[in-house]
Amino acid sequence: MRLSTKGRYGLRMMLDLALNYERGYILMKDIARRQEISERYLGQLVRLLKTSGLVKSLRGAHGGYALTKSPTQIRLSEIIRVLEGSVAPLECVDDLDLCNRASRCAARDIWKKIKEAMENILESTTLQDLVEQQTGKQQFQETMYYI
Amino acid sequence: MRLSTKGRYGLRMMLDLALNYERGYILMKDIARRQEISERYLGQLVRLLKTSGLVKSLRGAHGGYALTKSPTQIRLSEIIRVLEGSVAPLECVDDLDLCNRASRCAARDIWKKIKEAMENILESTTLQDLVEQQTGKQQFQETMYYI
DNA sequence: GACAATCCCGATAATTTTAGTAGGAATTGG
DNA sequence: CCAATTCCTACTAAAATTATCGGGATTGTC
Repeated sequence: MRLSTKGRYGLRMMLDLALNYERGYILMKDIARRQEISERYLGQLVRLLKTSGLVKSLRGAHGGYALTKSPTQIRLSEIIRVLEGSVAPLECVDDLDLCNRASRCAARDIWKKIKEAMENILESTTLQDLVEQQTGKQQFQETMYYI
Repeated sequence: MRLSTKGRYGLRMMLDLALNYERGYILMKDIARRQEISERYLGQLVRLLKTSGLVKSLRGAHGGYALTKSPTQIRLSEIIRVLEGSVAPLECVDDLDLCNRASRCAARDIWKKIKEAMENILESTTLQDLVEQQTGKQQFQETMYYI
């Protein structure tokens, strides 16, 4: 049940863009450095997010990437859907026709329940929620530093 | 976020054993036929479950497999733990030391929350719950059959 | 004791997915 | 024009997954 690096890195990239939302367009180079991820690979992932309309970009000198809307308006479910597709643990949860036993399979029901629980969390959390959590942590750490 | 066939097939096998709990030792051949899964491969998986104490076996003629305890006493979390290991979407959720940014990473917190939600469902569901759900469905289908 | 049925074990092969890398084209500001 | 940057497609190496295979060990039955 592991998430791939697409979802893992992609969410971190989006959080990075959210933290720098006020600064306008952000260089991929800088995101990659802060997140310690290959710039080329992140570049590939960000294009998925751009195609789906969550991110916009400017080419050429002074180019970069930015969120298309405020972090308060971006739910994690949107991000993960783009990068990972459905969070269903099994394909048959999304598509009954894939398995002819699906309609009478109690095992499937459990995976469906789990999918719904995951979706519920991702749906009810926005990038802004993560931003606040992260900045809160940092302040706490800075405080602790002086004790 | 896909489950591997280990967890998928393994849970179905355990449900099959639960449905046939009263009949004593069950042939792998029969489980494989009912579940439409390679007998050899299922044989491999059942050994994991045996080693971990959820299943017992008899060799030789009239051999087979059976649950070591009642379906009411087997939580899905036990089964999945054996077959899939942790359900954590990322390793850093289980082991802070794997990533030096973990303590100040808001993204990680979300995956942790999701892990806990999944665990909660698997922990609070027993094989018996699935048995009842499945037999209920079958009765419903049989009823519908005559309409 | 021979035999058939069954579980047991380790090796390995085939397939798919993942996680990138590479090369270069297109765009833009200065 | 040039440097910086995004954009696009193809390729590849490694890892994980999903089995398959051959043969050994055990047991009940005749």
